[in-house]
Amino acid sequence: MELRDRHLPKPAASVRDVAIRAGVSVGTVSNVLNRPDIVTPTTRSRVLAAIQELGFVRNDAARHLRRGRGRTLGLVVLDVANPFFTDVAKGVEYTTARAGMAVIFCNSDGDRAKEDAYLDLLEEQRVRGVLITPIDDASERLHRLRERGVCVVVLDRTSTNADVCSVSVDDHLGGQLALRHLIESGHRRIAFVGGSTLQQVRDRHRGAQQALADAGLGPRSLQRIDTPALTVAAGRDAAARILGLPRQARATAVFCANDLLALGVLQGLTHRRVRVPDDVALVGYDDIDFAGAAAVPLTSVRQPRQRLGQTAATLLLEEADNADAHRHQQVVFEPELVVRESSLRRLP
Amino acid sequence: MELRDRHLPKPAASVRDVAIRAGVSVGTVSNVLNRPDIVTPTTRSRVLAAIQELGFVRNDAARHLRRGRGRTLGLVVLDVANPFFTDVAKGVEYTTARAGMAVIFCNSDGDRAKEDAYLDLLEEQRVRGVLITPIDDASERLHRLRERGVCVVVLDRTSTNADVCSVSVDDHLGGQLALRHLIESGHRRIAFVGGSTLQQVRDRHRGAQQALADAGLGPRSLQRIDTPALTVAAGRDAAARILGLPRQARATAVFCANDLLALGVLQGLTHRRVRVPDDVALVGYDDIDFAGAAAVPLTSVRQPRQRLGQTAATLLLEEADNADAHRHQQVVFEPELVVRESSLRRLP
DNA sequence: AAGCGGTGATGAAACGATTCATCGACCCTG
DNA sequence: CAGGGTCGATGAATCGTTTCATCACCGCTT
Repeated sequence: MELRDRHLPKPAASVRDVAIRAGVSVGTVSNVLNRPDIVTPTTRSRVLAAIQELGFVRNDAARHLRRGRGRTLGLVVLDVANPFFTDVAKGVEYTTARAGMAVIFCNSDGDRAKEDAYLDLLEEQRVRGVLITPIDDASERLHRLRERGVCVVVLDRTSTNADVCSVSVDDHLGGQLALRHLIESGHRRIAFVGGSTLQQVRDRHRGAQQALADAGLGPRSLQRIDTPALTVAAGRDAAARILGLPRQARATAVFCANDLLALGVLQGLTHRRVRVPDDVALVGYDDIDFAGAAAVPLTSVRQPRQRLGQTAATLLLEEADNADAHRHQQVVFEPELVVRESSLRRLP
Repeated sequence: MELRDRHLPKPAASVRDVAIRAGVSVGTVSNVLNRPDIVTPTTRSRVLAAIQELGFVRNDAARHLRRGRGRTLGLVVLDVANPFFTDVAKGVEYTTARAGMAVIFCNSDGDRAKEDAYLDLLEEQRVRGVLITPIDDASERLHRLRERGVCVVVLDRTSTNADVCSVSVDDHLGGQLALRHLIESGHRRIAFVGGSTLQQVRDRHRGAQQALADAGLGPRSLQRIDTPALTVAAGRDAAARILGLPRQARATAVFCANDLLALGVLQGLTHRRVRVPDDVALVGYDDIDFAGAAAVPLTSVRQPRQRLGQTAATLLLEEADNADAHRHQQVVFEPELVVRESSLRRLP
């Protein structure tokens, strides 16, 4: 018998069933659920008892349909495997959990098509809002979303148009901090490792150039090494390319657009018996938890990752709850340089 | 004017609007959406044109309500910030994305109350299924879920009752592999670092004890260091406790229940000028990407993380699509020892 | 020409909750 | 005691989609 029954889940109880059981109307059951204060304690407890007995669980789909708004929001990130986004996600989760919201998790993987597909999905789900680190300036797509009443907050990127909230960290400043540090340590030939498609990376690069200019150094002092992705593997490849140059022209310091790249570069250099920081100084970006635990503890530019997520989620919930009172804002946090061993040794 | 309009999203078009515009019935529109082949090419294109013009996006809440099943599933993990789960999540995402499913991401944070709250949420959302790494043996809760028709797949843990799928890695074997390696390297006083609540950790510990017994060594050779969590910070504390013992009684090797702990222990030891592996050998678990990039590259027990997620998601989708034909199974992968520098030096 | 099968389109019913206008009961007061 | 006011409960209408029984129509056969 239990073999037969296994896949015959008894149909879930509805408000109607609860109402009948408690001897009240469906409206009253709904009131108990949503505005318990306006219903008499006696009836309320009767209804609650019925709910208990029937194991009633309210159907959010129906609720959503009727009310016109649901309890979910979307989070679209570039790469789940990147601890930076993991920490941001943790901040988002922290905030949404206490608001009783559900987060639909989307990993665009840096792929435009996947991003599009996920945005379509989120639109069909009629999510309350979307937190997104867009691949490129997707302002047109995002605008379309907003037109349909979906709130949008741009994450880790300052939005170009002012009619959408964004929460980011000043990448330009971060790049400056890193380069300034290396310049002060005496380096004059520096490599910048990173892809060129992401706004964040471009800004860090520009910041680096700025620091160079401020120090009265020409742009030739910074050689750019383009990578296809911001991963450990891409970093290892980059190391090979850096070492491909003759020792004279070779950079004495490397600034990576993120820590994963830096860890990869570190591995690549070490593997070829190039010492860090003695032969080459290294600076990463993000200051992920593992930066300090690396083979050579990594100097890095720290970003308030969890705070980023929390702030973004708070802004989104705020807008979703009360769109009219909401003023869009561009929050920009300041990064901070954390100096560790990988950049410590000064040149002679 | 644009200032006024900002928050007046025109009400989304419904199938009804599309039907009117295309001059057909709502049923036909639905057919175009769901079974395009049974409708005449002429009408179909008329409907599609109307959809285009109105910017119609189907409302999944209504769809869900009517069909009785939605397109979302829940993923409940112990800790987002742990790269192990991140990779598992990536595997899940990979599989669900191609099935057009949405994943609601839940971080239980090792907190029973949060886990419960999330399971309630998922139940209200009427998710199609739940992938979960339960905190303890939540078989009763999971059973309740299943009774309501929600599929469940247990992740990274072999389920105790056979009426639910599970996908895990043989932790007992993993523990054995690690200890066998240390024993073969000559170690006789070994510390096991890890909490005692998680099944996974207990299994790894038992495996370690087993290896000891197999080698004819007494259980006293393995001293257990309990930690409140499986994080880098907890690892640092554990290092202090290990070093608290007099040198005679101090372990010469440490086996950590996961890599985060191991990285923490590594930092703690290094910070106190204890060398790895010369003074103390170290073995971690999970072989996260950063294990190889650590200050001292970490010997670790590798698990097929992404595969874990993919398999679990596949199983879940299979069961969700066709519960009757589905046979529950307990998939158990085999772990693999990856030897790196942290355990290399043999004792004299 | 009547009958028949088949193809496509139709439109009302359902899904399960919330909302809101309405109603009944009850209390208080003049 | 009539009447006004309050409070709580009611139940029908509604959200947007899918489903399904029904129907109209066309072409073919007998």
